[in-house]
Amino acid sequence: MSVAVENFVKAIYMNEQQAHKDTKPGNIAKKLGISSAAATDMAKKLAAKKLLNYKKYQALSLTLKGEEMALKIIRKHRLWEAFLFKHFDMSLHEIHREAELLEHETSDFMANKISEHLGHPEFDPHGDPIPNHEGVVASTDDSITLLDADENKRYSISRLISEDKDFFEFCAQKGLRYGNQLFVTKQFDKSKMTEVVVDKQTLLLNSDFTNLIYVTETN
Amino acid sequence: MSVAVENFVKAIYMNEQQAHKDTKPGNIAKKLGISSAAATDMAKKLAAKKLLNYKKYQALSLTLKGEEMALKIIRKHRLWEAFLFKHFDMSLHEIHREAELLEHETSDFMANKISEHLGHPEFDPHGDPIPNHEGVVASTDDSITLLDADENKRYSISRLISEDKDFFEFCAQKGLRYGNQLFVTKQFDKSKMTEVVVDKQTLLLNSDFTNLIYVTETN
DNA sequence: AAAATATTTTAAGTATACTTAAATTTTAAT
DNA sequence: ATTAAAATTTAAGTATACTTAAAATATTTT
Repeated sequence: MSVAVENFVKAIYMNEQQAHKDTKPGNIAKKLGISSAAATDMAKKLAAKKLLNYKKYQALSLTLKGEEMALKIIRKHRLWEAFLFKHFDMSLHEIHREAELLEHETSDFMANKISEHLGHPEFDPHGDPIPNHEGVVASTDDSITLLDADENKRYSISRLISEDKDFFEFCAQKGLRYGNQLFVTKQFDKSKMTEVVVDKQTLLLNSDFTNLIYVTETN
Repeated sequence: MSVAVENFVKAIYMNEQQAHKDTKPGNIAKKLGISSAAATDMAKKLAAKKLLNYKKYQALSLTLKGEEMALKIIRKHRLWEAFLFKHFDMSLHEIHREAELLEHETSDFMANKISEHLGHPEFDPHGDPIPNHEGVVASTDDSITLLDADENKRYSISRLISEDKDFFEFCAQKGLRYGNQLFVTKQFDKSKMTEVVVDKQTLLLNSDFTNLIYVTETN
């Protein structure tokens, strides 16, 4: 399948996962930077190929076949991210940018080689789960955002959900990395700010950021 | 530029280097697996973009701009080959196949990262020179094929020029690897066979193979 | 519930990268 | 030097992946 098709299917999958907005052609179009007309067009074509379900004016949904395709691409993307992060001096933003390109020209053979090389990791450096070669995704159910974390509890960072360069740079600088420990000292509920201690440093984060940082409680 | 354009420009460059046949649209078309008509079409378009020189019924030639593009793609291809060969358990045939895909989705930034990681190598595992970031290619002038090697001299393997899986498998199995030493014991000029000793094993190679194996004399 | 707004769809058109078939030109053979 | 063969080019047509502008349908506001 073409890069256009792969990105379309992937965008639907991602939208369904994150569920900010309903999965209608217009929203997918915005994500991909194409016109709504183009998205409707593509939706019809992919419905004919049994990759998704399309009914006029309704939300799109992937078929099993479409989901399998999406998972394969996402697997390649996240394997590249894990690999590049480990072997090159590159930021979370940079590995994402490069993986976005490489994912479409990565054979299943190559993906398996990378996975093997890394010891079949379940999560990439953003904490996003890497589908295995059968398309099975590890659960991330027990993650909550820092916004919802309790005062005086220890957490480990389980996911950084963003595409923003500045956010990633801030995180990298402050030690907010996947797997790192932190302690929530105070929740300022009214102002939606959270005070945390990471690497012995105290940080005051506002909700723009705590929204993007997922954590799980640690003992 | 698109993958089609990149492959077209690269095919012209490769054809000029190896110079088996003149660089007319028909020969490029065969290499790329497209029709001659499509190649003529493309040649006209790329001439308009100042990537190559086109005159009806004449051989194609790259402009400086076209050559720069070709060298960038070849650089990425060979850097990937070097990288994959070093870090993954993959054959010469497999690294070529994967690099053929990855080369088109590799940013200059990524290429420089790979080059740096490998210590800016000048040759890939086939012995093909890797253009540097300015497009400068190391010389391979002193290489000759095994067919033309002298009896009772030591050589080191400087290049394996082929795209054939079986050839690469044979070479890998017999220790005919880039950089390895060998000794030419006999040239059977009439039958065009060459007897060599590699890794204490004696091999009798016919011209189909000695043609593809380049060597340089060693003391 | 009607009107205003927003979104989706249809329609028509474009660029890219091909195809096959016919016409033209070049190259090779006699 | 013709003729035959081979290659290149032109012409017409296709699929993909878009575009803009309009028409149709949904959604939201009042």
